[in-house]
Amino acid sequence: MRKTRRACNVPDATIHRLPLYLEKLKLLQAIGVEDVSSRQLAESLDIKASQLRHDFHYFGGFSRPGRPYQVDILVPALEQIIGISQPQPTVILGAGHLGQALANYQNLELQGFPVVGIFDVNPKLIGLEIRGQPVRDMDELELLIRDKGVRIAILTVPAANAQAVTDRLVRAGIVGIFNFAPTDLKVPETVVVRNERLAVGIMSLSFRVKCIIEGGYERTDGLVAGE
Amino acid sequence: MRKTRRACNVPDATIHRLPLYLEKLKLLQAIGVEDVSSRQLAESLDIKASQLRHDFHYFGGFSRPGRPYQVDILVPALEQIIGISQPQPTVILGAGHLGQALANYQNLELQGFPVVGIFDVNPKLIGLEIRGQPVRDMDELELLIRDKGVRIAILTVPAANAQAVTDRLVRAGIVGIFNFAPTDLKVPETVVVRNERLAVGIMSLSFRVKCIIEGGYERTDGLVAGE
DNA sequence: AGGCCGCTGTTACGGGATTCACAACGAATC
DNA sequence: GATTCGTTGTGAATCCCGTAACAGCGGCCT
Repeated sequence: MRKTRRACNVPDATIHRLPLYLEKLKLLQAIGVEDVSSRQLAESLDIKASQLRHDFHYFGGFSRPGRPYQVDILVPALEQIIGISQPQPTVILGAGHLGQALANYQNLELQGFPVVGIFDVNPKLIGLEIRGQPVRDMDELELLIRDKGVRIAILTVPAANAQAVTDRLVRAGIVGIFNFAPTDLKVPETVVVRNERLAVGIMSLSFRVKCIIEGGYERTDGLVAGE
Repeated sequence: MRKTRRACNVPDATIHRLPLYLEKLKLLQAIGVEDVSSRQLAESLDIKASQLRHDFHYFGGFSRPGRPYQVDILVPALEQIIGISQPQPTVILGAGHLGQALANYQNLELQGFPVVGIFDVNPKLIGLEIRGQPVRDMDELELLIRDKGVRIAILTVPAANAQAVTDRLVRAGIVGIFNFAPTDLKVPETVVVRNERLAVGIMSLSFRVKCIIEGGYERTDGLVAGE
């Protein structure tokens, strides 16, 4: 029984789909749907049913064969896989515009990631209340991380400070860093970083836009008039 | 000479790296570096040199063989490929916390995406100044899009309104939508959507964190002590 | 001038992800 | 009860991306 070990070899592509599955399933759960077939679920997400089953297959049986998936089984199973059976407390580093926006983004808490601390170095920001929480001085960082058992940090500091803050987070025991700073972070192997770069996103969008405008729209069906 | 046509068949993975190349190259340019080899550039981005050359190969020669890449040639070439040789004006739909944060995020303008309009339906927000621009009433949407030639929109409205706003954007001639709402958008084939879902990002991070904590840390080198 | 070194462009290969195909199973219907 | 339909689990095949290898070119040093 080393399923946890095995689960870590799951490809990234599959991992990124798990939250989408969970989101849709919660929606179904909310409106009282009990059963859902792989085809139904997959079509609503614009993917192939076989891929969905393949994804689930990494983690073992969520259903007895011959019968559709049961929403009430799938939701907690996925939550357990993702690691949010219990809420995962998080801290935000950097109370600038983006940090404040994220602190206010109630969807995060709703999805199992309550923000338990917001930190900044700017004295003008310290003490400012955001959704009932004060922006804290960095002095309190280590203590709060330890007290609340925080393992995930959201980094919204300027790129110039990102590495220094990261080092401090790592020393404080943070295991996952959600990095919004436009810079690469160096961390030990025991820490995971996920970069979320807005500029990358909008630029790849721009490329596709240019393709559509310049080259006629892209066709996936191989058919186009006049050629 | 159908390079533009061909360029649209470039894999997504390559497209997502182009902004990273451009970013690093601009940094080099800023400090006066003239030449850069594929190895130098690749190493600083933690990828293989062969992959970088492979990526560039989709678009044709940026350099004469035998000599390293010239920063001053590469930067405008990439900008032209991405479609930001001239600034791409954008509009933001939804002036909530996230919309305001993005409007204040000067990096966007720096990277070639100036925000020329911020819109909301909330009368309390309309008129509010953000970085010198008022939040506008939706009435002005179509006119401004046409006047400024806007092709890219950033969507930060609540999920419930996202599709309605999208339909209106499409009718107004928007070609690319950067969607922060946690919902899928239906658009015609001539419009591109890029979903940026924070919840997905933090959940996949959470999964990796769980793996590290539960299963001992993942090893890519096949070596681990005491087993 | 000649040889050596470093660089890019390009092709070939290997591996991973997606898709397909089918076997095994349950339920409902006739 | 048999049969048909719909479902999942799973291994095979296909496709695509990442990597390696090498050919061709330019400059430099001797």
